[in-house]
Amino acid sequence: MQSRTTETHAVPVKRATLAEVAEALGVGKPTVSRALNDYPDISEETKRRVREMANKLGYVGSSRARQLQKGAADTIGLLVTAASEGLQSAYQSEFTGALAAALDGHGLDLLLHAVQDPAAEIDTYNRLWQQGKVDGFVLMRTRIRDERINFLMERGVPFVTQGRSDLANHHSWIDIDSEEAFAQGIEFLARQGHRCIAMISGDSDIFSTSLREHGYRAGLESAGLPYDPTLIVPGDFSAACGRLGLKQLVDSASGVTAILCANDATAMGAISQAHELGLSVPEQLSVMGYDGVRMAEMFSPPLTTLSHSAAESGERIASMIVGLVGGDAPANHQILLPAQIIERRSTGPTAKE
Amino acid sequence: MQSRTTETHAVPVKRATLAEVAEALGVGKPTVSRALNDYPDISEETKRRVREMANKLGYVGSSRARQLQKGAADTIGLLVTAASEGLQSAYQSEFTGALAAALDGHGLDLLLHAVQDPAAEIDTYNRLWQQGKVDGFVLMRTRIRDERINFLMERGVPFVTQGRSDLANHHSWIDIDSEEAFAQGIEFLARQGHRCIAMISGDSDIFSTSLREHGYRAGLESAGLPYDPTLIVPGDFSAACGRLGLKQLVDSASGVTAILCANDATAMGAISQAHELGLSVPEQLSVMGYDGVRMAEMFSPPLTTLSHSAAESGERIASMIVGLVGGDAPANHQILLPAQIIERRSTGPTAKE
DNA sequence: CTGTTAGCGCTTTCAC
DNA sequence: GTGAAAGCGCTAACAG
Repeated sequence: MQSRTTETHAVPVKRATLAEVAEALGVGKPTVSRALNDYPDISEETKRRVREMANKLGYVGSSRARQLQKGAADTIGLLVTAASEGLQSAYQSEFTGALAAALDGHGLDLLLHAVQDPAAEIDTYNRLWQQGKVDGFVLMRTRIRDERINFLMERGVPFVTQGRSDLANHHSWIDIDSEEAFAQGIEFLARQGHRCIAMISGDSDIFSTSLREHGYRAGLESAGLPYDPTLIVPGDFSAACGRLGLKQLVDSASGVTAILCANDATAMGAISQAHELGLSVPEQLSVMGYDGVRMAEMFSPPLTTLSHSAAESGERIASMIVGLVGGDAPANHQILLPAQIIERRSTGPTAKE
Repeated sequence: MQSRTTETHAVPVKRATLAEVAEALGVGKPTVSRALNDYPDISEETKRRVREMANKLGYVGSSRARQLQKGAADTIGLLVTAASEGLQSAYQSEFTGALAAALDGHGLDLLLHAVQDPAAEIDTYNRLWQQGKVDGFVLMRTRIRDERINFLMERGVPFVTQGRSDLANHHSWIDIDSEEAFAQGIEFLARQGHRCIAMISGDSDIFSTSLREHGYRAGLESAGLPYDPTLIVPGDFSAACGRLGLKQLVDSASGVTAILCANDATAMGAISQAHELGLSVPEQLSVMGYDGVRMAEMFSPPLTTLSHSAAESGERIASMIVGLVGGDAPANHQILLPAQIIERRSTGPTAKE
């Protein structure tokens, strides 16, 4: 710890105001306002002069005043949970970055809030909205009977979810067709000769979890493989549950030769545990992930995964929320995107024993 | 892609205003305002009644109006670069989450902005500040001759950096003593018998990079090992550079048996490449990281790393920025935190050949 | 202790 | 095409 004193404390520079620009030009405030906002009823000549002066004075309009008048904050809120662990998963953080970038393209800023106490979650949505700090929300990881969705829908707050929900017909969402993806993942594994394929699943309260499990089952069926519910081990999208899940699967001596995980983090955890138990991947065990986070490529071995683009999701969501805030009907913005399998080296035919 | 029409379009609920609460109570607006803000010159009885009514009407003050009047946004800005790749590293995203959580504890929100075009970076700081959307900034990854710092200091904008800078005496910062940490890392490796230890470094324009390199050198010295500058291979904190760096080191047949990487991502990349080249870690090669991201524990093998707490950094920075916005002198807020080595399984004595 | 009067900086009628 | 007046919802002065 260090501490010193200095006099280099710069003097805050006063911000130029609209009135000052108007004064300097000898015109009225409305003229400046409309010129800067490019209204059609201002002469080109005037616009030019105004812009010049604004520039010269380093004028940047106060969004506070503008917000108060216009009623818009030009900001979208994103709440993440389990704050103490940072932005939960790698995918979430990639998505967050992509979303921020995409929103910027629409002139919107992103307000990121870490929810500490789950009980205060709804309150926070309420506060942010009531305070007028945000014009709408993006929700991640939709849950089964997600109270956030009910709450926001009830008050007509614009929002789009990343992931469908029970009420999917009535709100805007974007989602990856994980059901289809998981089915394809299983078929892929089956084509490599695997006959006993397990799944380490996600939190049971997350909406997409059941979709992924359905996909798993559908894949098994279309590959002509039997479905054994005990081969679905519960998890929570963490690497830790991948470790646990794998151990459990191995201990139960179920004869599993391949595992499809709910996401990449879980897959990495599973692989790490496999190594620890002396199982080599993919020679003795194939492991496949989901999401296609960047780290997956660098893992040992590089992870085969069902990939989808965080950047595209971010872009799409940004456009959707812009539309919603602009008054579009929520149900007109619903998009299902495909995932695609990226084969790397964590999967392969099982070595003959 | 799907699209439907529905009539479940809820009617936006009008927000209650201060005036309405005052009216309902038959008192003046200032009374309500002061009661809600817990001013001492309002009777307890009145406060109680006001709070009750505010609650009943679901009143939440408009932060827009408040901001305009008070001149504060109760929001701190954080700009991240290379947006398209999401929040750059795992550490950055952990830190961001921790910061958001900590700020919340002080009643501040976090505005996250993804900088797309590096040339527009300063403009964005300027805009956010001038617009009054934020009361201050947190800067990550300070650079050598960091123009952001000059810019913000010149106009007296409150900010704290995560990482020191050339101007460290004159602004607020928090930093990890990475120099010391790297020195200890080297000594640790030396104690395990390594005589030829390389380093895969970070971007040369990042301020802490040279600190880490100094630490590397200092560690070598105190371990009585020769310093060979060619054993420092340049990188950029990515996993990709870890792969490249490792390959280069191996190709050069320099006899390296251990590598200290600028961060965990680079270490993971290096290990992944090592496996690809058929080198086993740690039997044939030890690799150590820096940061102690959560993923490090799940890697194969689990990563030995110089760890520090993103949560603590977040907490500290939040307190610091609160102080600064409150008028504290920047130089009174400078904190150097230690890192500590966490031994896992990516390091060990080199196997005899 | 509480109410009245102003005004933060902008945008929006509505005259000219 | 442009300017004057009003007001978004709040809080800081000042009276009372």
